[in-house]
Amino acid sequence: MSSTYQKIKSDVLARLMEGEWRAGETLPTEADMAAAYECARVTVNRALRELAEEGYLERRRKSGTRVRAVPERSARVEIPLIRDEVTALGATYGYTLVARAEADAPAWLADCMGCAEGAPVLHLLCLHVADGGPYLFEDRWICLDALPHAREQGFSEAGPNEWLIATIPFSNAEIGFGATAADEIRARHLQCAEGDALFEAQRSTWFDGAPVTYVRLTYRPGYWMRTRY
Amino acid sequence: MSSTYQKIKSDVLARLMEGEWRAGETLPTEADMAAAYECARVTVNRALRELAEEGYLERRRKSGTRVRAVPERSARVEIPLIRDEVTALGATYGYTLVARAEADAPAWLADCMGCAEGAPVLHLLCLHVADGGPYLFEDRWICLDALPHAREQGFSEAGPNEWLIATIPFSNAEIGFGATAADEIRARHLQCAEGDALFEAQRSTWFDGAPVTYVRLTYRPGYWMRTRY
DNA sequence: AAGTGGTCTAGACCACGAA
DNA sequence: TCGTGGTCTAGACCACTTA
Repeated sequence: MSSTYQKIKSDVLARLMEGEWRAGETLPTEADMAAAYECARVTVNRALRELAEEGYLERRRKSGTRVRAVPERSARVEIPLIRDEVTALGATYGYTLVARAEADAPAWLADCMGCAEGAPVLHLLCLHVADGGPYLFEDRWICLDALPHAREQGFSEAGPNEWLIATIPFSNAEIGFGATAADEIRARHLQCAEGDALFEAQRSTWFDGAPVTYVRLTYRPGYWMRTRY
Repeated sequence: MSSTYQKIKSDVLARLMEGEWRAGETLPTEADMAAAYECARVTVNRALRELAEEGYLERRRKSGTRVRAVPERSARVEIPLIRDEVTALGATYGYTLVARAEADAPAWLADCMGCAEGAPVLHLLCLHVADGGPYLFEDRWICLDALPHAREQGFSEAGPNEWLIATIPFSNAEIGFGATAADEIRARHLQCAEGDALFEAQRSTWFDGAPVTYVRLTYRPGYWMRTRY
């Protein structure tokens, strides 16, 4: 059986969809709804609070609970491990290290990560493979000031992603999605023509305010990131 | 002042980051933590429940609360009205209707929306403008069986998006993000070369299980969808 | 000043699931 | 079987916001 607060949630949502309360209108107070549903006010509170978090309602002390003029729309995009993403497709996962080099952070990297220009970084190029075909090309930069132990990692058997998650499981990140034209190296590894349109994700990661890693993930031609809301 | 459950949340999160509890380890029971924090068990429950929803913890009856092996990573992507997105950039929003025609649903549309092939649809091409420059090209299909009143809308002054949100504020959608090469018409309206890599979003929307609308949004060259997590 | 949501408490019973 | 989280209650006080 469903719990009381969930019943209230779906009932209120149904009444919203039927148009019982229009955009901008005020719903009954928690106390009134608690009386109507014959339950405690906290139970109504939880139902309405969650509906507000989900973007349907707006709540304010004193003025009450209103229907959002424009329901706040947001989609949740899962950020799985590449290995999990590939195996979830029913494909066999493979990994190849293409290049590994220590370097000084170039200006553009310092700029988008907030680290010092010239700071020591580890630069990796990796190819993730699904059922023998290219899946994702990873261009990874790791701040060696933040993660000196990365020097001791070969990253020849598993991607840096998995090591990073094990090493710093809690971090903040900024992520961007866009389109990019394949350059020579990505065209070669992703087996497409130079200039082809490819889906790309860029992620900068910080731990405790300090820059840790920057990655540019370029997906194989035809890749679509999908979700529901 | 911060509330008790929020203090507990940030304290537990800090202890997780310090490594007090490693991945897979079990945290104290709610009752124990309530005693330690000198508060009611419900208060601890709310803190831990929210941390679980945010992907840090896993909770199971009887076996307790554990630290997720791999913190569940997901990013929330806002889906604003185009008008709001543009004005949020500090730019002036503009809109042009490029084409408007009634048609029978082609097979590919029927396929990705789940409507009948040949069902009556309204097909719109629109250009959204920011500060006089192209921002987004909208290729919109509206199911006239679901929304017959769309016939009476000219969509010459405002985009179909705004009318749709006012008409069916509650709906389910499936959304995909990817890269596409500019074809002739999009190259012309987005002022780029044919074949240029463009960021594209496709969204299918249902109301009460029935297909309502399908849209393909192609953004101007260089557009990036950004978020944090 | 007063109304509304935000949070907390102490206690209770239940549902799930591991042993 | 029985320990753990999931939920509910009745009552309380507080914080914010509008009037």
